[in-house]
Amino acid sequence: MAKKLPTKTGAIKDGLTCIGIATTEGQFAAYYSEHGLARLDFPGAGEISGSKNVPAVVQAWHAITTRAVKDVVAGKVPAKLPPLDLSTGTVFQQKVWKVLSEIKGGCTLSYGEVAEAVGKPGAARAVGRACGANPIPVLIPCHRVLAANRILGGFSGGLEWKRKLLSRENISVQ
DNA sequence: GTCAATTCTTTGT
DNA sequence: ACAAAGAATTGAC
Repeated sequence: MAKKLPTKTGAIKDGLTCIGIATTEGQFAAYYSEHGLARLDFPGAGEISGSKNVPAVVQAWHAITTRAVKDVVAGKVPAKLPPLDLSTGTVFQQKVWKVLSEIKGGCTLSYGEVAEAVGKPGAARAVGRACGANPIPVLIPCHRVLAANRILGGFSGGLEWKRKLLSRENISVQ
């Protein structure tokens, strides 16, 4: 439903710089704000508008982002990540995202584990919602979060991606 | 296999 | 502002 932009505090402002990232799997879309990488979309999610005036800072971030995305697509763990602008989410979501970003390569967590990590055991469902609201998939390894019995849950960019990325890391799921 | 419980976000009145 | 329904789950019968 194409409504309108929310009236939340610190919502995404106009003026995001969007740049495409070419990978072996397609072209990702990176959106940068004044604070850092604000959003990352899967190929096919949207078309890249012309990015003419790109600040030097954003170019530097984009270089890091490109390398990180390529690493993840190749099944590696990115050594460095650009600054992430997570001001679009609530405190709880930011907490969840931080936990996700701490997941080590080849390791998987369950929604319940993440819930406990943020101090709210039993909030597995809420964690799932927070993951779905994750604006930066791949870089924030939300694909490494599975359900309780290592069952594949859902994924914003499509389950195909989640399964593919997990398979790249030698992680088997039902 | 099916049902109930728990927490956070979003939308409508 | 308040209230109700939904969601990428979990655990028990």
